Parts: sequence; structure tokens; C-alpha cells
Amino acid sequence: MEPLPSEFFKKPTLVLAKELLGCLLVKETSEGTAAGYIVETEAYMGPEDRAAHSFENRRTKRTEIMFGEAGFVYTYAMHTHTLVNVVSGPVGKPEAILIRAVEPFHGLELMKERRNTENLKNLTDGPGKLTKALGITMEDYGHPFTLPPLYIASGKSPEDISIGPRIGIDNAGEARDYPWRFWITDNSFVSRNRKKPVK
DNA sequence: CGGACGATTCTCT
DNA sequence: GAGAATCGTCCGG
Repeated sequence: MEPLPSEFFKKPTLVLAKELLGCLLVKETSEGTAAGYIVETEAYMGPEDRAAHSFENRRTKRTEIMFGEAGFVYTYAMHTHTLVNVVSGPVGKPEAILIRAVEPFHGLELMKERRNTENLKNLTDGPGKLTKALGITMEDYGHPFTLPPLYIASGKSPEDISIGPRIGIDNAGEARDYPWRFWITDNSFVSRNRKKPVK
């Protein structure tokens, strides 16, 4: 599991969101290393995307990292959970890709312990679940995905990719229906809150 | 400085 | 499928 180079992240956000599928998300801690295949992503497209934190270029302490270079970690808190994004797009364009689900690959026992469950299916099939399982926290904010302790490595190529509207943004007006959610077709670790694919 | 609000999850029913 | 938990962030006053 070798980190991918920074060049990997320098491509259009909607392209990167698809290419991240099948890649490994790896987190090293003092407790050990945990990793999973990325099976579900969502793109957030900045100023013109009502669902994005950076809508209308809203630049705050929280969104600051989105305005920087692609390939950095954007974590934020949602209720009691931490969610993790990959910063994307050129400098000055605040785009990001939310990692919504991974398929457990390495460090199974550690992940089960952190999630307090033996049920593999329930381990990492949601954005808040996978951060807990992997040990991703707000401490990771602003770090590069190209170096340990939190990095992305090449994995396996998905056979087929499904596309549909994003989850949990029903109040985002017209952006609600944009087909910016990507997942590996028929993968059982995709988050349950699923809608029908448009493709 | 207060109030509203989630890119969620879990626990029931 | 609905409702609670629960808290940092953000914006208005």
C-alpha cells in the first residue's frame, strides 16, 4: 500500500470522483493500520453548487482547505460524526469529494473494535461509520493524502460504476438532483440510504 | 452571544 | 419510516 502521488489528484473533480472508486483509503495509528476500498463518492462543486459548503465561495475557517491544492484532507463534524473529503479542483476553486463508503480490506479486528460490532456489512457502509472504523478524526484536517498517517493508494479497478443524485441534501434546491454521486455497481458496502441510479 | 441547522446514525415501531 | 441524540459551525443582531 503505497500512497498515490499528488499528480493523481490534479484532474477534474467529476473525473477524480470516479477514479477514486476502487482505491484504498488507509489510516495508520498507534493502534495499528486500517484500510478499505473506496466504493462510494460524492462530488461537491463549489460556488455554483447549492449543496456544497463552499456555495457562493463561502470562505470560512471550516472551508478554507477547499480553496487550496487538490489532494488534501477536508474533515468536518456532522452531529456526532466526522466526515472525510478529498479536496479537488485547481487552487482557488473550492471543490471536494466526500467519501461515503468503503469496503473493509485491512485491520478488520481493529475496525470491529472501534465500531463495536462484529457485523462486517455494518462496519464502513456510511460516511460517519467509515471514519470511526478507520480512526479518521478532525486531527487529519489539512494534511495531504499523499503521506501517512492518512493516505490513498491504488487498489482494484471497479467493473462497473453507477451514477445518481447525492444523499441527504434535500434542502439544496435544484442541486438536489445533480447526478454527482458515484458508486461501484452492486457493491454491498455502499451506504444503505440509496436512491435509484440514473445510469 | 444566541439560535438554527445539518453531506448522520441508531433505535425503536 | 420517524424521532432523538447532540454539538461545532455559522450568521444575524
